[in-house]
Amino acid sequence: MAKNLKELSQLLGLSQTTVSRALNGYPEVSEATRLRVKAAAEQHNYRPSTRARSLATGRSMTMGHVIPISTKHEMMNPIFSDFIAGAGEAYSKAGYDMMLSVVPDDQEDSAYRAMARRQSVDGIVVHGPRENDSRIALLQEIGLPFVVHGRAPVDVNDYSWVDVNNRRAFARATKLLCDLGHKRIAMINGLEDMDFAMRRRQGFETALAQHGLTHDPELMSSDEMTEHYGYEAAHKMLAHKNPPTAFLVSSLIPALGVRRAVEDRGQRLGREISLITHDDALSYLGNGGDVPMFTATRSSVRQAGRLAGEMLVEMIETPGIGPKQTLLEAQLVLGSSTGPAQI
Amino acid sequence: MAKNLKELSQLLGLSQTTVSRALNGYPEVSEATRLRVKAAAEQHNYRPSTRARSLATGRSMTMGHVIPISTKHEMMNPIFSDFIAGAGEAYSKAGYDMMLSVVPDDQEDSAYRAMARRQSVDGIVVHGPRENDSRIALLQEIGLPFVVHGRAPVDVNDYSWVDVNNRRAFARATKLLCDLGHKRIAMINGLEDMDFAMRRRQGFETALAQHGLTHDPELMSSDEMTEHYGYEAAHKMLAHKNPPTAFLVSSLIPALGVRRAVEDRGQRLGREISLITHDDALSYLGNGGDVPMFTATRSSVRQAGRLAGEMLVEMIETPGIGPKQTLLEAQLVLGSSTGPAQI
DNA sequence: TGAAATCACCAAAGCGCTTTGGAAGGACCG
DNA sequence: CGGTCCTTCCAAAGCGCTTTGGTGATTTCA
Repeated sequence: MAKNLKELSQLLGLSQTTVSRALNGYPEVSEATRLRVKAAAEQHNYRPSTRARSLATGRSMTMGHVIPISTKHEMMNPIFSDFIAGAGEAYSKAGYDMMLSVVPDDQEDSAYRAMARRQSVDGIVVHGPRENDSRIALLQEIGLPFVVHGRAPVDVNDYSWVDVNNRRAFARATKLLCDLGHKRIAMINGLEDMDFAMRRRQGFETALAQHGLTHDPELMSSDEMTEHYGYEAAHKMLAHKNPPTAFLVSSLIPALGVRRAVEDRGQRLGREISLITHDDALSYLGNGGDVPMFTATRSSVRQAGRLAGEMLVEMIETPGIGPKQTLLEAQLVLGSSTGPAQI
Repeated sequence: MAKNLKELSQLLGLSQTTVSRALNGYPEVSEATRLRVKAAAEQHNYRPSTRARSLATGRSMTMGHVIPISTKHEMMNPIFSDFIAGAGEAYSKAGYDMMLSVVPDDQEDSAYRAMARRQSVDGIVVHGPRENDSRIALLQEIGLPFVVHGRAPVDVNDYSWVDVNNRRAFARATKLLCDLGHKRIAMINGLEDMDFAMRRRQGFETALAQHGLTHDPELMSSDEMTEHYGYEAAHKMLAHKNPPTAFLVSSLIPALGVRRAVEDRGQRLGREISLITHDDALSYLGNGGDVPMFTATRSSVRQAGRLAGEMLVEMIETPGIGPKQTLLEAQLVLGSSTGPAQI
């Protein structure tokens, strides 16, 4: 049990320099001593102290994630755990740790500032960009490498991001519903100041327009994406004098609520009512099987996490590299929740 | 923009010692200079480097969470995000950071070892204890403070934990079903090498026995708690020659699957079939409303996270304190998924 | 064979903070 | 008035690592 470099080097009768170099793979050490050192380190279960190392190198080998928690509903975004799993994978492969801050969404700015000033992280992942998001400008000003999961609407080439082509995905989904003969299509969206929700709405509306349809504000709803919200919104719309025959939903969780509302009325998905939802392919909420329960635009958020993590590592380890962008295309997978419109 | 203590102290014409002491509230500084120092620190936006500080103090002011990811299904436990939210709250209140490791569940041991040796955390939270969990002994041996979310079956007073009284909760739920006249009760449980699943099963079986019933192995199922699993398991059981009239489910997510299976057969919860589920009160999956969708044993996992976080902080900051335990009682809340057994 | 190049190692500085062990100066006291 | 005791500050050591700038010893080459 050698506690530190000093002890280990004394044990070996070598200097700290040599031991450190041997362990870190520098060439100024003979192969014989390198082997000897490595064996001793192994045997005495020596692990260098991360904090001493990072103080010496100036790098913390840690990536930061600031998780905003909605002050409105105290809600955690459920996609977050899968995203983290993906990013964590990328980090551990590259030898980085992951630091989390759970912060009320009105205090995010100061959380980033603190992380940067205290030098506790080498890079940051930004979650849930909003319509006019000050965080991106802030991070650019601070000069800390970062990757955004999603995009903000402006200056999209000035920073790095990983995003799904939400516009295209929802346009395709809308087109499918139109092709099936649906004319009254409702949209159950996320909070509309979120960038992804805006883009989905745009995709929805342009596709409607291309089919000569206009959207009815009464069939458009947006809120935080809980099961309960899906239920309530659908319930209200279905009770409408001129109810929708199809739903476009922003996440599997409210889609389950919509499903419940539909069945409460004695109707069935894929028959009287059609539904397409976005599916983040969360591990615990699989929309799988031979014929999935929901027709869905599917894009794995875990893979997005992995890509974002890898991108951040690359940005940090390749100096002078410019911002990078990755746009993922969602699959449109057919399930049993869609069918021809019934007149 | 003073980058470090040295610069700041030069700016003030004081020694680093004095500035450090002023900032950290030591008494050897006059109130006048303390104010002057604090103002200057504020003005120059000075933040001490965490890594330098922790190297000097020997404390990292960071708590570690090792999140096991199922190698079997690549699944993240969905309760994890809410738990983290609660723990994170406790940490930031006490000035701690949170470090996450997402690790395949067959490599957890080495993850703990590494965290401890590299001195990157002051304490650890253990998630998802299993029947014969080696991690507890390991952490006791290492001597790193830790709190378990849940318990392992043995030596329960030798370490700290926060847990729900799963046995009691499921016994109460079973009793309710029996009182409603149900005699064929199925259990859709989590993986049975998880401690919580074992306890729930025990509660179920003893309550059955108290009502003169024995459990039928065909009505007992256990796996990772996905929606799909709930659907499949219920589907199979309902097709049984002697099907159950009630389900006891270990989580809201598979309960949604059970619900789907029931409705696929044209039956309805609360009528032909009754269901009671455990409800972790996840923020995005609320089982709320005036009359909840499901009758449930409810216990907020977020609160458990907060309590575990607070407990860990206390263990670290109060030297010589012994292990602590908190046992939470679940509420049994009535929803619309239960009704009298139909003959 | 002597100078240059290469090899294999080491001493010591430094990363930015905390903390120990004083020291100067004024107040207090007999 | 000399000694003691606070008060208020400081110089310097140390946390455990990396890295700079060497130094002898050996090999290479003209």
